[in-house]
Amino acid sequence: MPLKAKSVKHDDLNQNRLLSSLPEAELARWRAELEAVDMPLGYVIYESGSILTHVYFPTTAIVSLLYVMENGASAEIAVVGNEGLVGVSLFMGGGSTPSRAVVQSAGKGFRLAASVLKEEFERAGPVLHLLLRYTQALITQMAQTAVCNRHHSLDQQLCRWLLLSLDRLQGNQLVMTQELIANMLGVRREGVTEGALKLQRAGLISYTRGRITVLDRPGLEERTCECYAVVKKEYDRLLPNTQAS
Amino acid sequence: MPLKAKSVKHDDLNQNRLLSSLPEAELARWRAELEAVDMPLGYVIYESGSILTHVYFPTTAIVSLLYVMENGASAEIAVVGNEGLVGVSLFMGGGSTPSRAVVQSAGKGFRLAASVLKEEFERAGPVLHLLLRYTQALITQMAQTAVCNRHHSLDQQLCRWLLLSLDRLQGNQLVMTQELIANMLGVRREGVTEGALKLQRAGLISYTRGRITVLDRPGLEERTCECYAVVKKEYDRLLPNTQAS
DNA sequence: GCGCATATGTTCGATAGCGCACATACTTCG
DNA sequence: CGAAGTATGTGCGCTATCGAACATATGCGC
Repeated sequence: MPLKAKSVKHDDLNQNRLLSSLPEAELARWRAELEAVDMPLGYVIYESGSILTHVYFPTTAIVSLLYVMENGASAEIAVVGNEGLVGVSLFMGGGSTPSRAVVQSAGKGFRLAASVLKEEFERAGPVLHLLLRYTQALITQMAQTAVCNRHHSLDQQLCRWLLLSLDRLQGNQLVMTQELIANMLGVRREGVTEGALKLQRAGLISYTRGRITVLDRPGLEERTCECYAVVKKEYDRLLPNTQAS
Repeated sequence: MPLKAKSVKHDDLNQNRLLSSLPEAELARWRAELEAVDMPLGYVIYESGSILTHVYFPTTAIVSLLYVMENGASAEIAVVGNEGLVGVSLFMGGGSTPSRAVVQSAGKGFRLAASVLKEEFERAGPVLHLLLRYTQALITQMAQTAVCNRHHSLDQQLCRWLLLSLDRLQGNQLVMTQELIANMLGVRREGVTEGALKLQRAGLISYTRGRITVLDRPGLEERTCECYAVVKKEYDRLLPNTQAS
């Protein structure tokens, strides 16, 4: 197991918004079971088709759900940060999915064994409803990704991607090469370079070798397509305590 | 209300695979509540953001979930036929979604009032688990749509679309203009014309004015991308009684 | 503080799909 | 039967993105 389990510091749980919005009574049952984990860049949380053993609640990490095609090309389906959880198929019933979950931005999180989650789920209480609402938000993100892939320019999608990532990070800096961004978006690395150059020249971001700093967030929002706002709004609606930056 | 409610013929319920796979005990509670409805071509089951009052179980109809952009362009997110249900946001908790549900192929179905569904859902019994497994299959379809939109050619996507529709129909004929297909795929009508021409010349389909007959299904499967098989396989895995054609 | 691995920048031809304009063909209805 | 409406076919220039090849720059490790 490449992830180091640590003793759980009480306060850390609040760094994940799903955990922090659980009623105290429900959370109490989980406190002893939640395991703090490091989530290093590139770590594969689950592979296409593999049976999940845990769900992960990122706190400072960001995770990409992506599909890898037979020819090796890939495309991001959705991104999960401290607003959510990785592994919805565990409680949705399938236990696996055709996609892969990879840590896109290193950080920490918590994980919970499948059995504990399922047990809680069967109580059909507030936890079930919270997780399902989160899943609906995730569905919206996936749907909008499909739309965006169909209709919007690489430049717009790059802005959307930066904003979605930024919402899930503290600070305004992303540690991320253009090559990796290209993999996520399913485009050429050169395309990302060109897009990033335009944004840098416009003064919206600055970057050097795998380190992107967002200088003008409203500027990015102006350049992106409607997809970003649609997703953001739906997360806010479904998960009211989500006060994303 | 543009849909005609009719008395429910017992046997018809089995035409929807979700309904037909409910345990008899559970179904008994619904039998009096299920309302048979006509679902004419183009009928909008729900609009972006509108609060759902019913879920729909298509029997012979096919429904597209699509997102309509600010500029009027659209893209299909997923398709639902007699294997599933329209309106998962009702039990997922949001009560609405940013997408629209439109009848893509006229037919019939059943609907159930939101209150009845929610009540059943709260029992946390087999119905809940069945609906969630279906939702996971739907998620896979959406994710794969995103991937397909990113990476595959119009020709491949057309084949995928035809196959997905065919799986949800009896017979091998689709009543569907190329213009409508283009709206679903989010491409130009001319593009669909060219794709359809190639398929016709290859002897895989034949068509005249809004009536497409599939002549060589395996041929279509050869031409489509992996996305079709991924989705099909996942539906079969999650909904074992799905014996799609 | 040098060198190497890797990240980013630039160019060029190829191509899929777009937007538009318009030709043709089928079908329904008066 | 003839006209109108709608579905399908075709051509043309345009643009975004691709694929590949290569140039340059940066920063880490020894």
